[in-house]
Amino acid sequence: MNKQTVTIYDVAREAEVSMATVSRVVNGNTNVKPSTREKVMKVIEKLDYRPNAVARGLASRRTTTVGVIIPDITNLYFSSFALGIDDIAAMYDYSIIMANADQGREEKVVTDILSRQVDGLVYLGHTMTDKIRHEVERTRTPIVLAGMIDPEGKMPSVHIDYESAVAEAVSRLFDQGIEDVAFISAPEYQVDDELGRFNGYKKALASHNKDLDSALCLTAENSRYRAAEEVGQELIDSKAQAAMIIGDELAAGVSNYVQDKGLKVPEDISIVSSNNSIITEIVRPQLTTIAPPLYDIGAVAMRILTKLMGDKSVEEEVIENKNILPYKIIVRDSTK
Amino acid sequence: MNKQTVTIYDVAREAEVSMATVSRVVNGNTNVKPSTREKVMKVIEKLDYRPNAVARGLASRRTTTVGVIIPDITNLYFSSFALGIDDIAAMYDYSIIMANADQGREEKVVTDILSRQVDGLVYLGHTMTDKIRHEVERTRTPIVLAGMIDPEGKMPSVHIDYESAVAEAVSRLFDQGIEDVAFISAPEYQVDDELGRFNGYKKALASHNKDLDSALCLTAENSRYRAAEEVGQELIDSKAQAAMIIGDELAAGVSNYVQDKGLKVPEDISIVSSNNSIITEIVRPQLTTIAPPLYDIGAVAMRILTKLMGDKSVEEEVIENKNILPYKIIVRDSTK
DNA sequence: TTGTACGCGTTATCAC
DNA sequence: GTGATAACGCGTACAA
Repeated sequence: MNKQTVTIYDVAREAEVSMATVSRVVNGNTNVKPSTREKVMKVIEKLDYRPNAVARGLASRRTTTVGVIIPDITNLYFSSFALGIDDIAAMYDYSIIMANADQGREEKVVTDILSRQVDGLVYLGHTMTDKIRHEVERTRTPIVLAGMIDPEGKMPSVHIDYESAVAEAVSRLFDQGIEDVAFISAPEYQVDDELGRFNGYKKALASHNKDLDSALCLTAENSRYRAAEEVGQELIDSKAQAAMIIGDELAAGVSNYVQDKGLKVPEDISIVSSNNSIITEIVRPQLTTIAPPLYDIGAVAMRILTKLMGDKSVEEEVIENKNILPYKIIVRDSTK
Repeated sequence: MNKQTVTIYDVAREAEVSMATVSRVVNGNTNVKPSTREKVMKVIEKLDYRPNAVARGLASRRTTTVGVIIPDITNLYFSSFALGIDDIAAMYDYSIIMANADQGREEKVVTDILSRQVDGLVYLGHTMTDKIRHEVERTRTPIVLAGMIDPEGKMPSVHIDYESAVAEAVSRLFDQGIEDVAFISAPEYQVDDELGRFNGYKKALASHNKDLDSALCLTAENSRYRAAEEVGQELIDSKAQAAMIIGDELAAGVSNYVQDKGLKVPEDISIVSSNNSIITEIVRPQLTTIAPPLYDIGAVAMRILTKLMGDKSVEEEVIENKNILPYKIIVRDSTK
């Protein structure tokens, strides 16, 4: 297991300087005479020396590593966030420890990642439990939520106003004369989150003087394509002539299902999706959808995190607690 | 920036034992009297002590962290690998440092990740440059390639026999009486990789006494959905009545494009895709496709890596250099 | 501009 | 079973 062999000390000896000087050279400290800097650089080259980031992390108490908690990498919704996070992180020379936090493993995952002394955390989960909150606060690790908002309003977050987005999309259906619009999603989206999707649905109902009809709130097992069958049938059996569906895979699945059953989209049933991933363009008819700037949400979250982690140059900057990015609604062929 | 405050030393003092004993307790060493173990545990609980993984990594020279190099997180092909890797890694309590290595940044990314003293590496790239090879060998870090094979045969790898898979899929088209089958892919798949897709195409041609026609080898800019337009038109303009397409997004794009242009799939053009991601089921007609066990490839790669990293329990086990997993071919409606 | 010496929090090697 | 004590490789006052 002898991996790294050449240390800063070896370089110092070979270059006939102290390790402090080598350290200065490596870290770009200006207080080094150009000639010695060059001498050290040559030895570094010759010995093929690479700084040990672990030792560096221990000594400096900064690991230049951020943790990313993600519920499902294979879900385009989340991986688009991740790409934005990764790009900005790379730009600032941070590495990313990424952990897939499926089905309630979030707490273990967070604890573990914190023990690795990450400088910051981007959290893409659905729920923020008290335990997680406590862990994060205990270690005083900066955290930014992406794609959700802290119910307690303490943690900074980046999100879009899904409430307005859904309200707008659903209202548009009502305004077309559609009487009954179903709301279809996995269980985790059928709650009263701040700026949440379900709230938007209820808001649209209210503004059109309609009551919430639980028969029109359809719950899919999860947000994946295959979960659409059961809920698709429920949609057909309902009186709805349109559906607001959370999750592109689910929406595509429902659209395909109802068409396989002989219905026409949008003539018989209009469908609106929520994330504008490439799936909404692949499926036919192409889906009208809310278009959140997923990549940007990730990128902005990471950018805020770098500030929180104290790139001292920006210490004076004001950091908003809730960063709400603009969304669009893209009308395609799945609605009239 | 004072994050972690309570150390192993604090626990030792409070429990009136030495830090060595605390370390033993934390690491489950059996050589400790049950009563003192209990005493220490209580203090750990009381002080809410968490081991510092960075210090541990420095002292033990093991970080229980593996690096994953991935060309594009938002590509379902790769993220499916990643999920398999992550699941097995979690099982063995390894954390994952994941780096998106787009457009030739692989070398920087690998160098950086190695400086973080990862215990192993899973490499999902397309190309293994000499520089990367050198970096990895210099640090003696175990590595496993997933979804590719080391051209030099030195590094262990997990893959499927895409050559046979493509050959089988294309031969099937020929056997149906189709005269001309196009091969469509991004540039990186139009090379002579071992067990490579392009080789499979040529193999099928050869076994049916056909010559390679460069007019039938169509190159898309990349593997994404939107890259399909141009190449889709080229397909229409060619004499091909079928296409073997590498990448599900690209295949879906081509399928949609030719249909938008008035052609019928499979009546006018048959289409075969390569990865069996959910996209092949979303698009209509559903795509006939090669079905590689993506998740399993990632999982097996990670499992092999754990052995290479020396879980001593398996030190005697023989490790294959090339691990070829079985594939399937799933026939759907995009072929006759 | 450069060097000395201590500290970061843990593991590991000895003794006892 | 337990406890000193020396690494691990580097950053960083503080001195010079």
